[in-house]
Amino acid sequence: MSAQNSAELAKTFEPAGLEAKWYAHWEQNNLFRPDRPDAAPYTIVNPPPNVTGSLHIGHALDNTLQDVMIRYERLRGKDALWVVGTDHAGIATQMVVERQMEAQGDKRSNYTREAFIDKVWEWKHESGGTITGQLRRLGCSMDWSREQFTMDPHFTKAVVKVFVELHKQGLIYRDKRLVNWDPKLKTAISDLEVETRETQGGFWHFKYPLADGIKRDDGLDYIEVATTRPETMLADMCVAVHPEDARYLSVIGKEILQPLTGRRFRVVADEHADPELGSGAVKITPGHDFNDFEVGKRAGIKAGDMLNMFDAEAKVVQTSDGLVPEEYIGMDRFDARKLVVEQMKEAGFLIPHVTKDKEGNLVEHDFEPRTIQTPFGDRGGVVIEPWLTDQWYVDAAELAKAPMEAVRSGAIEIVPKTWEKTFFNWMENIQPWCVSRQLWWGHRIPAWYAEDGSIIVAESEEEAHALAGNKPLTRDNDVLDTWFSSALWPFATLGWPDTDAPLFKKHYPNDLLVSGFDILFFWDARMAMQGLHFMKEVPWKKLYLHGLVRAADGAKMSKSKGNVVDPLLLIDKYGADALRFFMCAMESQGRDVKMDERRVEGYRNFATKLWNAARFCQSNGITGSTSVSAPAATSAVNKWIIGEVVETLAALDQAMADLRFDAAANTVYHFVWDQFCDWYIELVKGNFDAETKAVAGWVLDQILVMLHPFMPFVTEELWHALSDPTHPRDDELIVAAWPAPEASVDAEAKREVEWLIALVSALRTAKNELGIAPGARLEAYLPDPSPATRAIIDANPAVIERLARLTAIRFDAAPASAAMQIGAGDANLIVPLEGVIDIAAEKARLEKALVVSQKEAKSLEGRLSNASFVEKAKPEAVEKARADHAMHAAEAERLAAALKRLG
RNA sequence: GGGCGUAUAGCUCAGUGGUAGAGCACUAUGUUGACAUCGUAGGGGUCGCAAGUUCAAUCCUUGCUACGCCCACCA
Repeated sequence: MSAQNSAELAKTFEPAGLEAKWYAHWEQNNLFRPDRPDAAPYTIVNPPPNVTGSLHIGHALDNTLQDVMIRYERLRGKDALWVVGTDHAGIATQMVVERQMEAQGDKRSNYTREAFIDKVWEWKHESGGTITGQLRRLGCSMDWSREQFTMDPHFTKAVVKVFVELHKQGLIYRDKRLVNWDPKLKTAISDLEVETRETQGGFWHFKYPLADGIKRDDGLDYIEVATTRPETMLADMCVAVHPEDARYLSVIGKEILQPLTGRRFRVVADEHADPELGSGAVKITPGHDFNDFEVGKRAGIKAGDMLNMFDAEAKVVQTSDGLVPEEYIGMDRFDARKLVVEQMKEAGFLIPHVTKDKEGNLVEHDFEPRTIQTPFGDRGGVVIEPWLTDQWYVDAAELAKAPMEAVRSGAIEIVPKTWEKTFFNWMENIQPWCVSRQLWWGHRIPAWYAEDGSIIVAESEEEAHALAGNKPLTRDNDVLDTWFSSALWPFATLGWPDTDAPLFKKHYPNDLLVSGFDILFFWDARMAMQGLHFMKEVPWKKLYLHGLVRAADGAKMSKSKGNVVDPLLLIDKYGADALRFFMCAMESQGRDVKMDERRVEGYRNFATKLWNAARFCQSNGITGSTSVSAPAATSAVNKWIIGEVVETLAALDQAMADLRFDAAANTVYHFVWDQFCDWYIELVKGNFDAETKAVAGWVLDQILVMLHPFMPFVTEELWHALSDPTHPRDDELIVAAWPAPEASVDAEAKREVEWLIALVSALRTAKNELGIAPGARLEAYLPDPSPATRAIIDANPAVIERLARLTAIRFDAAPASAAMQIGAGDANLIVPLEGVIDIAAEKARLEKALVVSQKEAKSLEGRLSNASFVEKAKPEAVEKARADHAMHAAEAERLAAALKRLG
């Protein structure tokens, strides 16, 4: 793995070719995880993308941040491990394969379970994992040699073990209760997979007649009930009224004779019924509504006795009491709703909703229009049906205790901290987690049923048989929620349950987890639960949550809106480095990233700028340094730039420690462009002595290392291009050493260079404002300079001549003639311009500056003359005000004197 | 109903208890031993509104307005 070449750099930076070249080189030479057995570990596990997935812009953000951290820590010498792999994504993958079958006129039911699963594996091997290639294009330096899949045999082993252990501990149990049922996918889903959306619906009012001629106190022979779901009437089991509602006291316990079904059921008292709402009476369908389920249980109805009127596809089936009219059987739930309303209306039990039209006439409607919060399945996209089934549940409330404590104690640090409240709020109110799914693709639940109904949970079929005493057993048909397995990612990928696995011993707990806040509950919280429960240690020390990448207009990107931005197209256009830098620069904590292609373009330009600076250095015989510590420097410019590296490095390290990706990126950006390119190179141009070459080469190297985590490709290319053929680099940049300048800021050199910069800038501004050609060579006078200023001038003739474009600075009195006045530090240079400038223009310029200085001075004077400011303000603040005042006052005086000279 | 976030230059965003910065866009310009994917100079903001705390508030507190997100059983 020798350095590739040090050929002359091309005129323009072309990302595409070198990205492919360097990625392959890194991967082939195992540079993503070099052998560092004695180094301290640094570990991040990548959120496993769905095996069916492709790289979207959110992945680009998430993975860039992780790669920046991994590359940074690798450069700092750590044994940096970035675990990568894909998720089997139960529902998503099964859907993909089924859709593919449909396209070929085939379907899942044509296969046995085993044959279908084989088909899915076949699909996975052929088409799965597109995204892993795309992550490579982004430059992600994961440990591909240990690529994982959540259905790898060792991973499955971990999943089974966790299930069995939790069951033994009573933390997983089977229960019959209402579950969120997706009638399209025909599976249960968890609360988190339900998305509540607003839909336009209706609110229907019906009369429920009292049976046997019973009448209420007010003489009415019916109770009014209202519902948004009339079809559930077919499985109603009672009507609830508030126990203290005077209107209904006399009918509590009496029977209703329900129309349509002829079912008889009681009026029950339950505090769930709110007397303020509608009629105060509510129909109860315990088998198809979460609230009603609870009311039903309180009314003494057992879960097993609750009437069910739907099959798995939410088509109407006969209830156990046989009272659903024949015409409903097999009907879709929404058609059933229409028919119920129609029949109730015909029978005179519909209470119309009355409104007034424009003329004030009363108009009758079947229902009152309403906006309804409707639950949808996030995968299937259809309305969820609460359905009474047997499912496996995890006691999430118990498992949530340790993670909450870990966050409270700081064992897990959530960054940014604002998410803690959300985390606690969810964890404190957590519900049992339904983990069984009625799918084929996934981890099959390790539970077996005997004919007598007993349940055996075991790690294998043999063990189950042994436990059952050789009774005939049938295995549970269901698989586990995908998130159940991905919750084990931080340790199952490292070899657990083999607790002696070296990787596991060294890399658990992980150091950092980076994830979008959208999966905080789905994944992060569950990793914390399983990690703490089984390892007794946090899965990661820090949890960094970032936002969403939004479209340019701030809208959420979605396929249906057609506003998705493909990160791969951005990479094609601007290069991976530019996209990565954009993601970092825009990633300030606690805010979404808005897509701004112009900005990506700007960072591509930045890469070009660096490229050209390196090319210029190269053409002047500058080569890479072989030393991490700064070379010895005698000239002020060289001392200054070394000091700037020291300061930049400190700011960068701080930003990285704080996980401030934006600050980190901007720090390097401004150093490269504003300091190194704009000033250092300009200052040393034409004077490439041995010291300057050494310093420039060293600074350029530090730039490449500091920038490498953000822009790995262009920096690696330049690193090699600048390699000295006689002293080749020891290593690729990806495994180079993080800067350790062992130098400090030289205050005197800094003052000197800043004076020169101020002089050059002031001259440029003045020339520009007076319309003098920028290239004009002028002579300046500086009578009685301070010794320090004079020393600077004497030491930098080349800069004065070339950058300031002054033929000379004379220290005697200026001739009495038209001149412009240039301020730099404490010095006021007089540049005679007989016949060149318009004196009025120069006067106007000086007057403008004078007004500014006077205004500043006056404002500060006002503050300083305020007794309470001088008494109460911090001494530093007073001191600074005094210094600023002196400076502005002197400036004003200087300008006034200059004006006076002009007459 | 509860929780959170955001409101700063035309746009996208940083930032600080001592009256503001970047990138892009805009205007003028093109002398420079790399770079027009560039250089140089410049214009542009009562830091959402109101009150309070303070010697001092864009920054702290409270209220309000607007937008966004998450959670929640109103039949």
